[in-house]
Amino acid sequence: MTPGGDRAQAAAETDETGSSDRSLALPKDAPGLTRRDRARIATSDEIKTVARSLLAPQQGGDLSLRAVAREVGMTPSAIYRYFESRQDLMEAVGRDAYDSVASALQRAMDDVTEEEKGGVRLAHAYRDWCIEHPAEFALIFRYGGADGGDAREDSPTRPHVLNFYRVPLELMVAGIRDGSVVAPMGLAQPVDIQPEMLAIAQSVAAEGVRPEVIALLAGAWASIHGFICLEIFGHMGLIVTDLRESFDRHVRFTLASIGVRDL
Amino acid sequence: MTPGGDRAQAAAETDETGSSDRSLALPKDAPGLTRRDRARIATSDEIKTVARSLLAPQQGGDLSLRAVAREVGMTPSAIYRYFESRQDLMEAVGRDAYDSVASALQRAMDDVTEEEKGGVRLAHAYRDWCIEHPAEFALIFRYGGADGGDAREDSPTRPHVLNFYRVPLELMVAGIRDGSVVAPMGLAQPVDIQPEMLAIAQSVAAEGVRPEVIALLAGAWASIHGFICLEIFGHMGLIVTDLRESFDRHVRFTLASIGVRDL
DNA sequence: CTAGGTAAAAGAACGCTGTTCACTTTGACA
DNA sequence: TGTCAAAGTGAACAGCGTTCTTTTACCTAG
Repeated sequence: MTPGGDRAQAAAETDETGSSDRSLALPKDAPGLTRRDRARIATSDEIKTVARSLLAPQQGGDLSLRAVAREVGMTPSAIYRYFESRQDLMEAVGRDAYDSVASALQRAMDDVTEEEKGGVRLAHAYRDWCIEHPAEFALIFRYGGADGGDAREDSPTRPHVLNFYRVPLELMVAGIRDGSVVAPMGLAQPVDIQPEMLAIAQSVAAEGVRPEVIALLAGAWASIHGFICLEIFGHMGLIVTDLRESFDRHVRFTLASIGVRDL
Repeated sequence: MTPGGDRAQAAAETDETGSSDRSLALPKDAPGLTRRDRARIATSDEIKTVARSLLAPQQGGDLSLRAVAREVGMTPSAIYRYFESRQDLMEAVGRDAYDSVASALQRAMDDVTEEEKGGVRLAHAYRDWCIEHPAEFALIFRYGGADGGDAREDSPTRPHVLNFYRVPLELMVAGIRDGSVVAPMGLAQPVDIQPEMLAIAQSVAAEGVRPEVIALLAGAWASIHGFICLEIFGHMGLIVTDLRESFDRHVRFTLASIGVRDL
């Protein structure tokens, strides 16, 4: 039997606090699980938590399995009871990171005021997360199948990625509904959208979302994401002085160009 | 005396062909250099060439110094006569990569036809390079000071990065000159640009470039770069089906929004 | 309450890595 | 031709991911 059976735990636990408490707290509220199962999940979580705290932010989110084992207080080989390999562990941490950023975005959306409009706030929440979690950012948005951001067809990470993109899509749909988004459809010719993504759009808006809107939104997201990438790589800092201010303008400019009104 | 004195060789050798010929060709046309100096440069170049060919594209552009030594036919310790450390070697390869992409962009600009406009062509040339050089892309655009894309204040990589951004800036200046770019200045408030970048703008256009234009261009570049990043990470493929077509539209949309006319 | 079975963990080992250091070879120049 | 620095070797060290064998701990059944 292969290890790593902890993959089924779906998206979006609160996260963000976990690193303070590592007391191996067994979850008391687990109905169908034996004592041993709960211990296993607790250990697995602890390994992931330690691993996340040990991600080398300046090494592209790299991770030493032996260092994790030392910190947890196990021998390196014991880790293999919980994860098939170092890469498997990194992917697990990557999935948690996707859930972490997704819930950060969701939290930002849960309390939007009237003054600060949704799109701008979402973009800033995204940037804040990226800056505050440089190692996880590197892990998730690094090129290569060996990393934590793997979104290939059969990858267990894939649903976490898709779930992450659900948040901006929901916002866009809401904006179209209440009329605060008027997409400039003159420019958008028909586009082919992946069925998997269309399904998510369907689940977000029962009436569905027009493919051109999804493409437009993807472009805007790319624009915002690109700024953050260049900022974190240090390139944007070569050009402008006030990064936060420049980002804010970039976001407003981008959103306005896809038809988001009133900032 | 520290090794690695090969840093002074500035930007933009042709590249792109080098990997085929590794015959340790001593450059005959080197006036002030002794035979030994030329041999050293040739060896250093060979090491870099081999290193580039051995960059692990699926490991975030990682590199094994011992593997390089094996391939070159030296002992690992001999490499240290030429590069202070593995990281130093990676940074040297990173500088070459910046020069490689810069010259690829420059080449694309050297033969622009009337049908295919400059900005669109530049963007596609950039995307093509990124897709064709995944390992170098990962090396250069990866987060973290330990990598090849280091652009910090004192880094020797910095001028190569700045030189790279000179190409799109020159195109923008030319576009403004001949009237094919009419930046929507209503949206662009005054922005603070880094003096280093302003100096480059000055060298490109004697009359200088208005800060808002640089900021606008930076935003457009971020938008284009962001699409490529998301494509290479595999995220964009989760959304749209035809990546090249979608990129083309994204580029045209972005360029139009910053005031580039006629596509 | 003891015995058996199974999961968890330990510990040693293998081949790899980057790096250092003492040593030998090589090649240019006086 | 002898000298001296540069180039290159080879051994060593600590750390790495991974595998295998062995021991420990616990749950369950008789």
